[in-house]
Amino acid sequence: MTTEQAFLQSYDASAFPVVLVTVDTVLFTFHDHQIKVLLVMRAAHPERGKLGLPGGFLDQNQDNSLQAAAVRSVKAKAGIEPPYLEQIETVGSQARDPRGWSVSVIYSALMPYETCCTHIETVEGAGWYSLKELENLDLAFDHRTAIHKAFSRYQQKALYSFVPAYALKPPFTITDVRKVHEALIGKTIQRKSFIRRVESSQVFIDTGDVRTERGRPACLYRPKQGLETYRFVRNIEMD
Amino acid sequence: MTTEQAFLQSYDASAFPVVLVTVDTVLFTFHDHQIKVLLVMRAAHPERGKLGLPGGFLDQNQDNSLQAAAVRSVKAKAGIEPPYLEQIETVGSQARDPRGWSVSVIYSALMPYETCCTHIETVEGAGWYSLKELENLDLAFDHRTAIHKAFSRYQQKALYSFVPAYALKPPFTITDVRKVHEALIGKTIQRKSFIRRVESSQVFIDTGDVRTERGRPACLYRPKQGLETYRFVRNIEMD
DNA sequence: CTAATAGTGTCTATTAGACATTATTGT
DNA sequence: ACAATAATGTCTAATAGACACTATTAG
Repeated sequence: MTTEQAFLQSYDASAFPVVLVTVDTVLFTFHDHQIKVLLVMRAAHPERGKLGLPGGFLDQNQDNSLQAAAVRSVKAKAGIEPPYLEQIETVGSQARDPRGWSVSVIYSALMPYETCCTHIETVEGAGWYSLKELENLDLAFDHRTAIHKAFSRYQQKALYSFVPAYALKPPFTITDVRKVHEALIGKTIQRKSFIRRVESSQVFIDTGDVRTERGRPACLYRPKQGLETYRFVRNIEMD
Repeated sequence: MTTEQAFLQSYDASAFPVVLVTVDTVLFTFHDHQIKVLLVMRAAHPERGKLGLPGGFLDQNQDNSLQAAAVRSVKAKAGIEPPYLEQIETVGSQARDPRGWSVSVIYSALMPYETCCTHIETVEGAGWYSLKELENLDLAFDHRTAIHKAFSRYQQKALYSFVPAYALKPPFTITDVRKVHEALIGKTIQRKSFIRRVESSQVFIDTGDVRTERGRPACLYRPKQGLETYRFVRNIEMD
């Protein structure tokens, strides 16, 4: 029987087999009527030259948390600072990385295209790809699976929340938000129904400004605090 | 420029700082009108003597996946084989374990009390604790947080699915299922409304048998394949 | 004016909640 | 008969979807 202190002094973590811990991030945006995902060209082995998610190894010296690691690696690989992150899932197996038993924590976020398109252009091989284009691409590791998992998470959220509005740069119109929802769930939504949801939710503030493109000017809104926790009392129906 | 093969041959994973990877499981059941969680007494340092979640280190020799590690460690620590598992979240930081940077993948499941109560009794210090009891207990690491996270996940699921039925041993009555939902969301649900949900969902099979306790006999049901993916068209309302 | 898009009015079908009523058992 | 619980009948309020209608801009 040893004390906890004695136990910890004699504890040698390096005696354990190494598990590689990586953090990968699926960043989505909405541009050109489509949901797009951010991919970067892998500069180093393994899977060098393939497109993959921005991410990398956990750095014990720099990262105080998994989320911090995700933010750091996205910034390093794509020059972007994600506005928020949510965890999607963690995958791990002997087989998924040739370097050994590997665990990858997948994060995801939606972000406005405008706030990042210029940064992206400065990073070699980084870019936004629509999910359609993505089908014909050979992605690194199991990143395609991760993307699909993250996408279906947001697809679900589009049915019961206004979280998809995070893909837009405020201020935006109700139609803008509706278009993002439509792109996610793959069907059109009645304008009137959508407006009713916006009004009863009270998670958007009418800025008082309008934006005119073609036709009648549209009211501009900003998201309120609490948008991410709001849930529709009745979901959008998916037949 | 090296080839991928040459890169992998010279790659030494053990040169990286070790990250401790553990898998912890939050098992819930329904007994005595309450939701209860399975805790085990920690036999080794650190946090020795405290109650905590069944779990343990990933074992690269035994575990082919994270979920396999969860199943194995629950079996080892509590003598129970969980019927299924779903991932709740992954936590990781420098601070949460005194042995070093540690990552813990949290799994959770609901299971029938009947199929496990006898096994539990044979394991020293393992037992089911109601969430009420749990408030006054000192739990290991950040396990209390993990339990609350898993609980609120199932609380949400109780509002939009029949997943809580997994806490019951088939065959069960509609009232049994309703009681589990009520325990999770903390309010009573109209019997008629609940029965309507059951009927329209078509995820339960009427066995034709009945069970009599006090009063009119109740029809017995079994879950169908697909119960876990079914979603209510309209959620149970939480005021 | 017309085309285009934003926003409203309003009808209808659906359905959750509420609660009364009937059904079936044990004592 | 009575208590207890299961199951059904039915009314009502809320609301999503549908779609017609009005409003406001550009050209």
